[in-house]
Amino acid sequence: MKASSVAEQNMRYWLFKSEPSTFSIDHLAKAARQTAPWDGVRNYQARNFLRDDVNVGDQVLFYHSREEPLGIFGSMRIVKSGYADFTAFDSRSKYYDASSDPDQPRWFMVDVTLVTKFPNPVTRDMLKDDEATSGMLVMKRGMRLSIQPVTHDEWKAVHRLAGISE
DNA sequence: GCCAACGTTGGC
DNA sequence: GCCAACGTTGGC
Repeated sequence: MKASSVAEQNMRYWLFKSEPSTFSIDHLAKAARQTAPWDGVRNYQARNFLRDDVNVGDQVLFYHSREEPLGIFGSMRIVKSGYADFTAFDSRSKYYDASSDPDQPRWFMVDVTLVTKFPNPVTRDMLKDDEATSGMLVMKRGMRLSIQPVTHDEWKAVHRLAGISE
């Protein structure tokens, strides 16, 4: 079995949320090599995903929260798996956490690279109106988790709604 | 800007 | 170990 097909078998799909005023898909598009660390996650369930489950090659939907229009603006790929979130050690960072010990880091991040910025965002309203996406975790009431697993069917449906083939 | 839902903290 | 108080998230 070829290594590439092993990777594909194990590849997972995710949705990462961000407030665009803090970090938007355009910030990522303008970053060097269109690659950036996904930092500042300070929730244990999301941390566990980043530390234990998100792997190089995994595909990620980029979701803008809080500011209209809400929705998915494109996709990313993981290029570096979980490592210590250095912003936790920086007292000038808004993500500083004095209780995170560099020798035993509490918070983790991954590196992402831009794959596609959708020609038009797949808005929350579109996700709500489509049978294949209305049940996504991100659509559930009270769901605040910023790192969420996505099924392959949901991944495909989002790309169909975006009007692009994967 | 409001506020429901949620996660975390800390007194007991 | 419970749970009230608090701070944050994020849709509306």
